[in-house]
Amino acid sequence: MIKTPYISVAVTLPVMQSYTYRVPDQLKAVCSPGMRVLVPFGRRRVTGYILSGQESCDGFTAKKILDVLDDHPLFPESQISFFKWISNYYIHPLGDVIKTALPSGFDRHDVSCVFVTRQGRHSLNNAKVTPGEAQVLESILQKESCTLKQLVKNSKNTTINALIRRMEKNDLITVSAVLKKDGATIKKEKFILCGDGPKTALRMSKKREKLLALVKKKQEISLTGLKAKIPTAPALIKPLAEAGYVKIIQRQVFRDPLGDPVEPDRPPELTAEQERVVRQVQDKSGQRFSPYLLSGITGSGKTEVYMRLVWDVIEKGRNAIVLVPEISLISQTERRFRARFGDKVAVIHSALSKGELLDQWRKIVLKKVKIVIGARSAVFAPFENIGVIIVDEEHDGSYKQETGLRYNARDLAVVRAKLNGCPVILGSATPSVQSYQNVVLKRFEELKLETRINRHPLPEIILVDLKNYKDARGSDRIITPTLAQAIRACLDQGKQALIFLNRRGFATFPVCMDCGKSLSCKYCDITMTMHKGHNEYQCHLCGYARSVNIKCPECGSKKIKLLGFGTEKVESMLKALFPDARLARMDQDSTSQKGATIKILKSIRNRNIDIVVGTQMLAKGHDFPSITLVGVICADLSLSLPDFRAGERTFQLLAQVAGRAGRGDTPGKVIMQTYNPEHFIIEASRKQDFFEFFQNEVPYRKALMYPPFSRMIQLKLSGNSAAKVKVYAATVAQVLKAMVEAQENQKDLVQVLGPIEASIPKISSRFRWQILVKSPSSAMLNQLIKSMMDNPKTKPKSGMRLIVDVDPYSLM
DNA sequence: AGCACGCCGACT
DNA sequence: GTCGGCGTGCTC
Repeated sequence: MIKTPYISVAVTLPVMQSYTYRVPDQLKAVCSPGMRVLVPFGRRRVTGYILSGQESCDGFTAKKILDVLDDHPLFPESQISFFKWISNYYIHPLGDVIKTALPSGFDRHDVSCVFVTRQGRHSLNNAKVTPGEAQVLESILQKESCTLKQLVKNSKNTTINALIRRMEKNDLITVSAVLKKDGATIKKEKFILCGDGPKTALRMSKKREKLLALVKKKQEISLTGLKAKIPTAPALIKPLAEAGYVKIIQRQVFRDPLGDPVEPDRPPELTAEQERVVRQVQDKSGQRFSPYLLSGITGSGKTEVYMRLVWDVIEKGRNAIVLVPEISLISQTERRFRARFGDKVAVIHSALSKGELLDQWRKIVLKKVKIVIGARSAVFAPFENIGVIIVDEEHDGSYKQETGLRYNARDLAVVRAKLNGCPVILGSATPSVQSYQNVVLKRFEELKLETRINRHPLPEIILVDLKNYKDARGSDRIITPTLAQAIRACLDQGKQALIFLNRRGFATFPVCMDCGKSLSCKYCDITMTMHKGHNEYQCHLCGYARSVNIKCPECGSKKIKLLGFGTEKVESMLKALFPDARLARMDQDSTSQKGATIKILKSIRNRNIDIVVGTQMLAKGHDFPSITLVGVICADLSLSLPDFRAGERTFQLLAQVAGRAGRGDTPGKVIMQTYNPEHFIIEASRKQDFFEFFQNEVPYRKALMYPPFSRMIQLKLSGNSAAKVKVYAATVAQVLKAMVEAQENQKDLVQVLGPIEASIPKISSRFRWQILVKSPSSAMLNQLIKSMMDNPKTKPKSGMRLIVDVDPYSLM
């Protein structure tokens, strides 16, 4: 309900301000903050979100809104301040922030579409058009609707714009604005009920009788449910309905993303330690903002603590948000929450279809659930009255979104808790350096879980120095005798082994024997990877593929040597070494088909697999009780990346992988092969000692003024001309440096580094440069970048792109 | 984003 | 001479 004559609206366009519109009296009653409106903007119509009512429109003649697109707000009014905070902090248009937060499919805007006129059709049929015109007409007719953008993009004609204009003038085509809505709508399904009795008698076939009996038994059944029993039901139902035997009604259904049903469970008795942690939060926080870092070793029962806190919160009539990392499957944590809380839980997740996502969202807005569990976007869940926010595995990189609005859900969870006045719990066995530093600085309170619930010892971790096998023959260089023996022993005991290598494919470094050049992608600056399964070389960045039979593009030689190895190669080596073992591989290649992941995971759990080889998707979040051996083929792959967090990520990954061993009753064993056994990261991983890692990492971060000892904003500049991007990057950097110089108070507090060429200088035919801005003051950084973007010199022109990444996770 | 307005090069 | 390219600015 709006009482004022005007409203403030955030439009879904890349503009930083919001705009004022007039609301006609008859629409005031149906308008509320959080609803979408269709508004005229320039000469088009776009979606906007109502932010608030407004008394006046100083200085402008406000346009009238065209329509209200919702009958219920999509998010509570209280969430708008959160959106505004995000917009300001990440320097991102408010309308787009809201659009990112909402499930996709809510946006509507005008799109220019091209149509063939009657005369155009006639001229085409009678060959009265030029070949160029014919091509345009045909490509429009090919599709149901053709947008102007598509047409221009798909055409190879360089003067396509002129041609279109001419054709429009000659009345062969028309271009007009069509209001486009994308994606999902509320799902309504047909339900079949018993009819009021037949008006006309129909002859009863066997099938008809069976159908009627079913409907009668169930009273009410969905058409899909019916179809499962009687495949021809849709055809059968129509005459029956017309004759009055049954009734068909439409009703909204909530699509259920949770394929597997979960057995309900009962809360177990908490251990004394868990009890203490739960108390600690309950006693202190109440309705106040209070951030915690829960550091608990694997198997110490973090999830049970979360569930107890959530239970407590919903008892009090408040809501809870639980964030889990984005992984290939519905995670263990998610299943356990559903087992405990049943239909009080909504799930938000990238694996959901657009429609399923929309339904989950509506469940939250309509207050049908109390708990949301999901990946990073769940931090936007439209709850009011939040009682607790939990971030599980808070160190996980997947909380950072790397496209569009580049937010970090873990950081936003803390912000949201602050705005809502509630506790926030970040949990991890291997906390991020940042979060732990917050404990050191007493910004976060630390909660500790130090004993494993089942008292199983941590796995024994053995390092194998790969330098000793440099000259070894055959597979010994990759699967060292120590590892091979351990696998053999594991198989002989009838246990399972997990072999981890964070690189997929067969050969990762194909080199021409004659000219010495490596085979690289046409569009990106990386070498291609050979995939035996597909019989081709692939580029892992842009997807470009070439046949294995190609000749060297540099010299035409046919002799290409396959150096470097990935999971596919390791799999084939294991096959040769252990012909009796049942093998599976889990990486992007083997799981790309729908349902493949579940199939592999199930066969591991059912022990139909003896050895599983995989990338990090295997390392995260899964619980395989009968895996007793974990082999890490090369522990330092991610260590040498040019990125200040490379060490942190490696430590976390190795700790995670090692944690897969010995989750059942038999103690686990981990063999880690490495070229740097003496490196502190590897050493800390071996001891599973977070604190040792942290102590060693901190001085290095401090010395180089990397987070958490500074804040950073990274500017990513790209374009399709190498020379132009270079010049553009230099210009932007120069503007920044000049601004810092000019501001007395910034001189010593802000550092502008670069521009430098990105570590991968070209991806998908775009040349990449970057600038890094560091400062201890986040506010100062934010201000600097904002005023830089006000300078017309830094506006990206033809073909250039400028991306602002606040708190970048990876600098590559 | 997308559209109008305004300024320069290659064609009827 | 103009048509149509692209850079610039604005949209309540």
